[in-house]
Amino acid sequence: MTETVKPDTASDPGVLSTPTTAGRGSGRRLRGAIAHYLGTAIVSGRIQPGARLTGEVANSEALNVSRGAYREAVQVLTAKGLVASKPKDGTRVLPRSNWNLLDPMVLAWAFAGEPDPGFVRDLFELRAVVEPAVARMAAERRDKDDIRKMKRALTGMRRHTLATEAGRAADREFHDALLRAAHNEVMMSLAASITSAVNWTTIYKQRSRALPRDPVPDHVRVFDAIVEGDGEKAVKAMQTLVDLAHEDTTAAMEDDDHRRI
Amino acid sequence: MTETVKPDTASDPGVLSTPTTAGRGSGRRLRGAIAHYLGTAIVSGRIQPGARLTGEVANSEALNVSRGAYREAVQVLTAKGLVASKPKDGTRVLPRSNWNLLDPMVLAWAFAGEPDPGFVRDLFELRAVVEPAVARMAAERRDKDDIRKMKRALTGMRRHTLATEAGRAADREFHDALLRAAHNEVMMSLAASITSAVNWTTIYKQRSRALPRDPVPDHVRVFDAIVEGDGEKAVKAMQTLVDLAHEDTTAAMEDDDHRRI
DNA sequence: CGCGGGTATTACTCCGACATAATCGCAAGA
DNA sequence: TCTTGCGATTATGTCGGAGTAATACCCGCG
Repeated sequence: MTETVKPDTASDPGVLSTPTTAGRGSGRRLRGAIAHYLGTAIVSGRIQPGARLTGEVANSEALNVSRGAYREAVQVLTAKGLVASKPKDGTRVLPRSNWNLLDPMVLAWAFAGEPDPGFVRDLFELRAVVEPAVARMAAERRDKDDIRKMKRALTGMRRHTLATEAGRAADREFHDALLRAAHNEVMMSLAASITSAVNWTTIYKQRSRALPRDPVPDHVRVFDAIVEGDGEKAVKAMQTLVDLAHEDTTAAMEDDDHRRI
Repeated sequence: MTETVKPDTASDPGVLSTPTTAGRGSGRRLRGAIAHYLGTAIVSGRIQPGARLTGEVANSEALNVSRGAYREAVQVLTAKGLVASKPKDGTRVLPRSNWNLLDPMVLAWAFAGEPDPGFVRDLFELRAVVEPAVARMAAERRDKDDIRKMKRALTGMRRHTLATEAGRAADREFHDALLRAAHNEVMMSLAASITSAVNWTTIYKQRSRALPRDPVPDHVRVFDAIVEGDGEKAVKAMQTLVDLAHEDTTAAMEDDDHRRI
């Protein structure tokens, strides 16, 4: 009799079920979990550039998923420049220079494990270049609405601290409003990625210990400069803000290393 | 006789066959052609944010492709933040703020039709911020090998002009070598996107008329400053280079508008 | 008027087969 | 011996259909 039986997914959920980071909790679909699994494996260096992924059939069987779902996950990685597929040659990990490091999801994968210190340094160098420039543009182009949004985010940051999720949300809101105030779509897209990364580092800082410094005054200085329309002042204020954030993150990472040893 | 007959793809190749831009000429697979078709339709504004794509079954039938290939194409768009899919709600185009504007493929789609002047302006503002900073880093960190590569690219630019493909390749080589000299992975990833965009604008410039200005001297000034290790000088030289490129592109676009009218 | 459950619609996952394209080895020829 | 081309191999690519799961929408109930 043609009994339609589901393949025994119960036998081995495999690597796709770790509930915290991977797995498909909260709307994330199966292909998303597969992409996350492969993505972290590649970004973390567990699968090195040039290496070949095992064939679609074998790999999809190993993960207990259909070939179609597996292929869709690989398409996602391909779209982000992590891998490339050719008939007969298989699916190979591309050199790092091809990776879309600013893709929010790639950043998430990079911060899923222990982030590479060099990578964090590079990221902050980019922030140090871009964010002050954005602050200047915001100071020159902001309108009433921009200022209102930033103000509301600031009060939110004051009420809750960065230790709470609400506080971090307010922090993101502030940066987001600042970006919109610059009125440059490309900058916004770039900064959205940076914001994503900043969010990860913020979590990282909190993980090791309570943040010793109150970040609100620094944000206020940037805000004031933008309200005044003083571009130079905004640049300076933002530079110090990024520098301080960098110091805090570095300190947190060293502290984290310490307690690990 | 079980004669294996191909489904009549000959009847209607549909929109996937325009040979110049879309279509799968040169290794591009079917799903690539679909992604290109949908991507340009979205980026060009023919399908507006919030709009719903017709269902998978209907759309894949309309394009004469299987659902699997169509779905894989949609995954690519999803990975670049252009669309999002939910059961019952369908696949909807996301607001522009979610788009990954710096993704090389998205940039290609944006320049496939007539590029939006505002978008080009935003792009050059980003270049004006990032590239001088990269030039400074390159001046401070370059090694012998970096200089050698840049020198070779420069001679290539001198030999062929920007009118030839070889010349444009040399131009890309120069910028690429400069980026590597900065020794910052994230900057490289970002700049790879920018380079891609620059390439499109360069083609655009060439399309309308011969470039009136010889770009080599500007590049040489940047090169000299980097060789000397003079960061400030490199910043200044790169700023003027970007500014001139912006002027040329704007002029070309206006010229192009003129002859269209 | 608000609210909870049923329903219809849509994407999601699975399966199995066949098509296509690169690569490698072998053989024929210079 | 070296080169060239052809065919076998093996990977990804494409296809069609069937069944599952999730959710927006509507309708009836309180």
